[in-house]
Amino acid sequence: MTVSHRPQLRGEELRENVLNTALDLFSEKGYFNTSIHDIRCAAGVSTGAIYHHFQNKEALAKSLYMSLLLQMDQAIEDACRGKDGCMERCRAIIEKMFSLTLEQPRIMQFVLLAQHREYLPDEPPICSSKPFQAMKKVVADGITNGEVRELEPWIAATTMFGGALRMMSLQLDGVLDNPLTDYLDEVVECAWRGIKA
Amino acid sequence: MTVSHRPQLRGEELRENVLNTALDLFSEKGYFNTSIHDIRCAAGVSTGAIYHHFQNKEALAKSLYMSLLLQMDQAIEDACRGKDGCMERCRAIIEKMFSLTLEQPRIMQFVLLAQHREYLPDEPPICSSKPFQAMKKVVADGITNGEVRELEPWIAATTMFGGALRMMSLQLDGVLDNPLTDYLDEVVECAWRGIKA
DNA sequence: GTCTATAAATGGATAGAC
DNA sequence: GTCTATCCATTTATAGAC
Repeated sequence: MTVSHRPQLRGEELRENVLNTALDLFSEKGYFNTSIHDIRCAAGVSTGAIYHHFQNKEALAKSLYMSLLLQMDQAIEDACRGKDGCMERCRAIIEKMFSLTLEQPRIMQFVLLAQHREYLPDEPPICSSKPFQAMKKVVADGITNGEVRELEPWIAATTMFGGALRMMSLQLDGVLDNPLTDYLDEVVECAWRGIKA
Repeated sequence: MTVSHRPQLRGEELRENVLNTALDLFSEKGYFNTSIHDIRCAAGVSTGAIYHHFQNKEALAKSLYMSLLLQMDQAIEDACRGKDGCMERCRAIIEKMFSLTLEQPRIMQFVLLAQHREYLPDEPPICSSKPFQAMKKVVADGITNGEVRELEPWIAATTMFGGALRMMSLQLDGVLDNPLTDYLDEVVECAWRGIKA
């Protein structure tokens, strides 16, 4: 889909093409079921070109992971911009994540569900990554200003976002009857009831 | 830990030993980072013995996965036995899963967090496995008898258990200050507020 | 900067002795 | 039923031409 016919890209464009192709294959088959050879073929480039842009397979995956975490972090920041109050922000974050799950399922599959520590052993767990910390902070601020009950911060965050994250998994596993966004209002309402003051 | 010194087991005992060792290694390093050779060495048995009991590496993993799903399913059934009402049952399930996470982290790591479809391509997603269906049913029954609001069934289930499952991930990732069971009451209280009638 | 060809190693699986 | 030895395919990564 992203890669249709390949007009023999070079340089930075080739690099981006490799990353896009790797995301396709990693999210579809997993990191370990995807060989450099697979990426080579699907991207229409040579082995040498890949190894010119990335030190090795792990570095390629790390580069991809970092760039997607950054994208998610920015998406969250954008979603919160202009929103006032904890509930409004939480709702905006979940809405954004739901629509991303529908529009860019490969990204969410790769970022949320993959077990990165298996192939990026030096990376911290996903829960301490920037986007997840940002979500936690939104809820913690809600506690500070009295919108949210005085809960243990982790509990408050997992109550607010745990259900939504599982709904995203269900969507990616294809078990939901309707598109994820149809469930937005009810998901947010349920989660908010759990933590509101 | 499970495998300390090996009194040269045979037959069914050897088979169990291989499964236990595989669970250790799979949950610690992941399926793809664990070779048959690794299992061979750690279990103190020969390659031939492994291939006598299991058709191949995938069949070994599948056997392990099935047995652990069954264990979890029985644990949930046990937890619910004698409990009356949706809330009591949900609480018992979460309590059981929390204590299992502390006592048998390798099991929960392997069952909950691993991406089985990467190496068991024919298995259905975890959300349609028996233990997860059982959790969903407990909540659905709560809707039927009026304890729980009239919510979309998936939303009700993910609201009730989504936060708890994420807390389990946090425990397994080692980011919590206190043992998981310390958070039980508050986690259940928050989730229940989200769905109660 | 990109290519082809190939080196080097790993790992799943089998054969055949005991 | 278990063992050792080994085969063979796959895959990561490099060398060197263009």
